[in-house]
This record gives sequence, structure tokens and C-alpha cells, in this order.
Amino acid sequence: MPPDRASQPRGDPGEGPPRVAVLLPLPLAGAYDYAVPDGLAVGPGDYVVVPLGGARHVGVVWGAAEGAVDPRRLRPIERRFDAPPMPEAHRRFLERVAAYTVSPLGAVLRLSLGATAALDPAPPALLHRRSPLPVPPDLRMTPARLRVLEVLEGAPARPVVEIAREAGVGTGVVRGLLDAGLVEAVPVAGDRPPPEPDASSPGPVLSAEQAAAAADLAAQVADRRAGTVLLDGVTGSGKTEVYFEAIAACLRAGRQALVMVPEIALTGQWLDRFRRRFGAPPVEWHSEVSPGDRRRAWRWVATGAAKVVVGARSALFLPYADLGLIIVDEEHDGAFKQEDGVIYHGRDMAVLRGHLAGLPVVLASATPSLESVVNVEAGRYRMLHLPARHGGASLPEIRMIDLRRDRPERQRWMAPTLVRAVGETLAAGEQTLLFLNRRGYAPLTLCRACGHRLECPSCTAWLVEHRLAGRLQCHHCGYSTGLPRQCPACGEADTLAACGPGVERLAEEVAARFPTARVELVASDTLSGPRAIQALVDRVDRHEVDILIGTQVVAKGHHFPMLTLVGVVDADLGLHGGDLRAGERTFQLLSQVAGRAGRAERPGVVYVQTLDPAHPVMAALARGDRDGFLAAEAAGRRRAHMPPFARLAALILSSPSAPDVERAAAMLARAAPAEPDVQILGPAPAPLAVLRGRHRRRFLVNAPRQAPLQAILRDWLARVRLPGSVRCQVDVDPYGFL
DNA sequence: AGCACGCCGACT
DNA sequence: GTCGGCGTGCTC
Repeated sequence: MPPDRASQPRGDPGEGPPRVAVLLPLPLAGAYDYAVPDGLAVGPGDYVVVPLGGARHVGVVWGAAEGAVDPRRLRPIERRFDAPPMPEAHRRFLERVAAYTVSPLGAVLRLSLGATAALDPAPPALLHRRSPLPVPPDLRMTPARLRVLEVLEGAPARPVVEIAREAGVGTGVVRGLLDAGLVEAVPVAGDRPPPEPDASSPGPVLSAEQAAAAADLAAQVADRRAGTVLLDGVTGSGKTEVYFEAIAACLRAGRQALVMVPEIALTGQWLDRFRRRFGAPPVEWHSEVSPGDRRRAWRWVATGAAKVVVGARSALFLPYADLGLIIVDEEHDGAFKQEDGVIYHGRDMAVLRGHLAGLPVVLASATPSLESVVNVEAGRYRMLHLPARHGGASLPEIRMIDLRRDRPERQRWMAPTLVRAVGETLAAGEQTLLFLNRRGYAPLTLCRACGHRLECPSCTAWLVEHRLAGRLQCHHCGYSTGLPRQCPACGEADTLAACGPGVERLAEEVAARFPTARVELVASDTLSGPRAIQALVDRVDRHEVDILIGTQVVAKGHHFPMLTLVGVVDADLGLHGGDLRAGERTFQLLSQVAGRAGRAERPGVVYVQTLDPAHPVMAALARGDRDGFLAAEAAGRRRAHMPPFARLAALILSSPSAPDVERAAAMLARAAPAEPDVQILGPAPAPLAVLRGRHRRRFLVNAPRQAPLQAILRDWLARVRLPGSVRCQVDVDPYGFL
């Protein structure tokens, strides 16, 4: 029993029963005190079940009781789970996340309690092996049965499905042999450990630059030196191989490594590479993991059996027994930002986690975020640079198409130059990617008779036509309706017109222009789950697709050797809307898309269609001048006192009632902090003034870098008592401004 | 997150 | 006259 697990925790000595503070995964102000019943030993970090109101909740013993509540009102802890207690380091991490994000600690705890089924030890499972019985002469020996017996010969006990898979038969065959007594079941308690990645197998041959960077990272991991490293290298420079060596060092040190990826749907090829390098798969953690795998993964993480975890941002909140390294792949990616509930940035919280526990954190990207680059310049992060494309392929050439001169025909979206390039690529037997970051058929439907625009009933947003699905959809709340024949405003029939292109409409144009080409459409709504993505990747790899048309999902991660042409159909799409990071994000996204072209021995060409080729983003892209772009962007932000040279937080008030939000906003405005350097902007209608039926108003707080932003926000909110119908979300370091 | 308490519309 | 809508506020 660990020394801190006292059966008599302090509280008020002699005053009532022993008590402890239990934190619940609810947005409460703090932990609640509970009585510890006789004979139950609990210590900090233990997972327990406690009553609250009429319900029962799983909570975590947080420490000594606060003692403010009358002992007679205390209710007893009902039970303690037989699971490894949440480590101290992890509890301190949750506290820091709560403080940083200005969220209730219980709400942050909820991020860590997503797998409560895992808290009970695994039910005993049945494994199967060959029984000592000889084959009875009267048993019909089919080929399938023989194969199963072969597979079983001398092998350890395993689950039926595994045996069946290896023998290439159905589970029925194994069951039949079980009934015949040739197979026996062995009950085993607890979870079997996961297959262990093997660091000792030699890695691939690295270039000199890669080897140097890998050795540097491996040494930092081996020496347990804290610090954040920006691993900066263009697409194809071999970043993954380099950080694999950091993982190898972590494995050799016997500690756990976490790899955070922005979108789990894109990890198919990554997992293959990992398996090739380490001989075993990592443990996966994301929303698509099945409940059974989830509970196993949780336990493996908590016991330390999981040596490498790959997951979405939520994987950061698993209670690692002994974390030794965090890698954030594609660190610039906006998908690391959690936008509801506790609003946090996975990359930043990873850096915080590393800082608290003294771990190395590696941020990898071909297009690093401005804030990371500035952190390098300020000496807060180290930088490791991988210059060349690994394997000798050259970077694609980027050519701008000025849409004002080189104009598509009416109701068409591809400029003549792009059409010609696609035709030539087809003729050469190579593949094309057309990128348009807009799902559906058309982003706007309007009535030619009265000018009415079809809008979402519960958001300030246009309805997007999805012609394949035959519906109009709101991309913000999921509202969906059939396409009306008559204008809902004026009642005229057949006057509704689709305006602007989405990928579906682009696909229509491509089909009309290149009728013999094999075209595939990819968008997040047409492609669900990692399996579907993998299948698509395989089709493209086998060259069963000539033209790939896609949104953001095709921008990242996949290598297609025969893909030599990329066409960006509307490069200006992300630049509007007054977003602080619009330029930076557009640059990152377009660089990433451009990186899809010409990865093997074939050089690629990228055509970028824009209305403003002189725009700093387009000009920098055309020059291939990432560092120049970042420098200019940084100078602009510094001048404007904006992040990363100042701090920003958004307060978003929302309510189903517009007057209520209005009133709440006025109250907050009156109570606004009056500090000399702190600027409060607002209240203004939030970018989506109505979202899911809630009216939204926003304040922006701009403060100097060294200002105690969270304390300012906490004090401000504490001065105001908002009506219950009005929700207030705090977004520290807002990312997109939505 | 539940669940109870509390004040305003259509029913046996 | 009650049943019940879900807005508001606690729960150790």
C-alpha cells in the first residue's frame, strides 16, 4: 500500500468521521468533502463513487478535506475502484489547465474521466488453446479444422477470434472443436498487455541532417531534459522518422511517449510507418476507438503498459503512469483547439504538461505556427531544422493564376490555364488534385425573383446545398432540410439559384470537361472514418483515380507518388472575415496542399487561383518564402499589439433570448476591469451572431504579454452575477474568431 | 450533470 | 380548481 494511502486521513481531528475532498467531473466551484467509512482506505488520486443529490458520480480523491461543511451533512464515499490512482503530476496538470483556461476544475477533470468503464479491472476473459485430448477417431476432420489445430499446436492460449483469423476460418470452426473437446478454454484475469513496440530494431537510413536532429532529440529524451523543441522541416523532409528516434529513446528509457495528431482520420499511413519502424502498433486513443479497446487503452496507459499512445488532443488528458515524451505532430493545425466545453489548445496544454513534469515536448510542422516561431526567437523553444526534401524530390513549383485576367467562363470555376494543365496531366497518365475548401454543391442559394437568401433558422448562416444528398444543410448546427421548389419568401416556383462553388459543383464541372477521367470526390461528410480514407488512399495509389477533388481532408498527410498537379480553386477563401490568423492559416493550408504535388521522382506543379496575386500570402507562396511571410506577419502583429506579442481572450455570452444577452453584456461592460494596459473591446455581436438558436455577444480582452490575464478575467467575472439563462464562455488565446 | 423547487397555461 | 411546462439553483 502506498504510504500516502492513509485509512485515517486528517480533517478536524476528533470532530466527526474522517473526511476527504473529492473532485467530481462537474462544473462545480471546487471539490466536495465526503466521509470515509470505516475500513475503507483512500488516498489522493483514488477513483471513488460518491453520492451527490439523487445521483452517483465517479470522482477523484483530491486531497485533505476543506472542512467547511457541517460533519453531519457529509455523505460517505460508496466505494473505491481498484485502479491505479491518478498520479500527482496529472492532478497538478488538471489544476493548471483549469487556471489557464479559467474553467471550473471539475469541468477539466471530466476530460480525464472519459472511460469510467476502465476503472473496474477487466472481467476474466476466456483464452483458448489445444487441449491434451487426442483427436477422437469418429470426429470428422475437415480442412478448416486441420488448419485450426495446426495453428494451435504449441501456441499459447489466445482469444477465439485471433485463432480463427490466423487459421483463416470462421469462429464457428473453433467453437466446434471446443465442443468436441480438442480445444480448451482458460480463464485469465485482467487485461493482457499490449504488444510492445521494439526500439532495438534498426531504423531506416537517415540523411545527415535527419540523423543529427534525431540524435539531438534522443539525447534530450534519454537525459530527461525538459524543454520544447520545434522540429521544423518541409513536407517530405522526414520529420516523422526523426521523431520516431526520440520515441525509440523514450522506449529504451522505459517511459511512455504520447504522439498527438490533429485529425485521427489521417493516421492510416502514419500507423503503417510506425509499425514498420517498431514492429508493433501504438495504442490509439480517439473518439472512434471502440468501448472495449478504450477501456483496455485506458488501463494500459494508467498502469504504464502502453508505451506509445497516438491520439487526438483528448489523449493528453489520460492519466499516464510515467510519461517521458510528448510529440505534437502538425503543431500549427487548428484542430488542436477544442472549441466547446473547456476551451483549450491541445498543443499549448501539451507544452504546459511538459513544463510541469519536466518532459521534452516536440512540436513538428512543415509550416510552424507564428507563435511557435516567435517562441523560438525569444529563446523559449529550441529549433531543429530539417532542410531538404528527403529522397531528393524537389519542391513543387507554385504558379499564380490571376482570376481577373485568366477568367473562368460563367458558372465555371476553373481558369483556362488550369483546365489546360489538368488536360496535359491526364494525357501524361499522371494524377491531379483539385482543392476547394468548401463542402457541398453551393454555399448560397438565392431567389432570382425576390433576392431572398436561404438561411439556417437557428444560426446566422447560409444553408449550403448538398446536391448528392438532395438537401440544404447548416454547417454550424447540423440543421438539414429538403430543397424547396418554391421560394419560402415570395412563393415563386423554380426561382432558387445556386451561387458559388462547392466541391460537388466542381466535380460536375470536371466531369463535363473531362468525361473519360476517373474522378473521386472527397469531403469530410462524404468520407467517414479512417477505413474509408484508407480505402480511398489505396485507390489513388493503385492509380484507379485520375482527378481527386477534395476539401481540407485531402490537404494533409497522404503521399501520392503519381500526383503531379495540384490546383487550388479558390485560394482567397480563408482570407476574409477579419480573423487575426486568416493570413497565417491560409498560408499554412495552401503550403500543405502544395506539398501533395510531386513527392517521388516527379516534380510537381501547383496552380493557385486567386483574385489578388499581390496579396502577401500569395506573393510569399509564389516565392516559396515561408520565413519572409512569417517575419512580415510577425511585424504586423507586433505593431497591432496582437498575439503572440500580446495576449487575447474572448468572452462569449449566449442565450436563447436576445434581450437577456444584451442585458448581461451591459452588466459585464459596466464591471469591466479598468487597468491601464488592458483593453476591452465590445460587447459586439459575435461572428456567428446566432448559433444553434443562441444569441451571442462577444468581448475581446487585449493585454500585454506579461499581464495576469486569467486573474483579470476571473476577477471580472466574479464581480458580476449573470442570470442563469445566459452562458458565459471564456476563450483564452482564441484561435479562429468564431 | 441530475433533480427539486417554483411560478404561469390547458385540462379532468 | 389541478397537472405540468422547463427556468433557476443546489448538491459535500
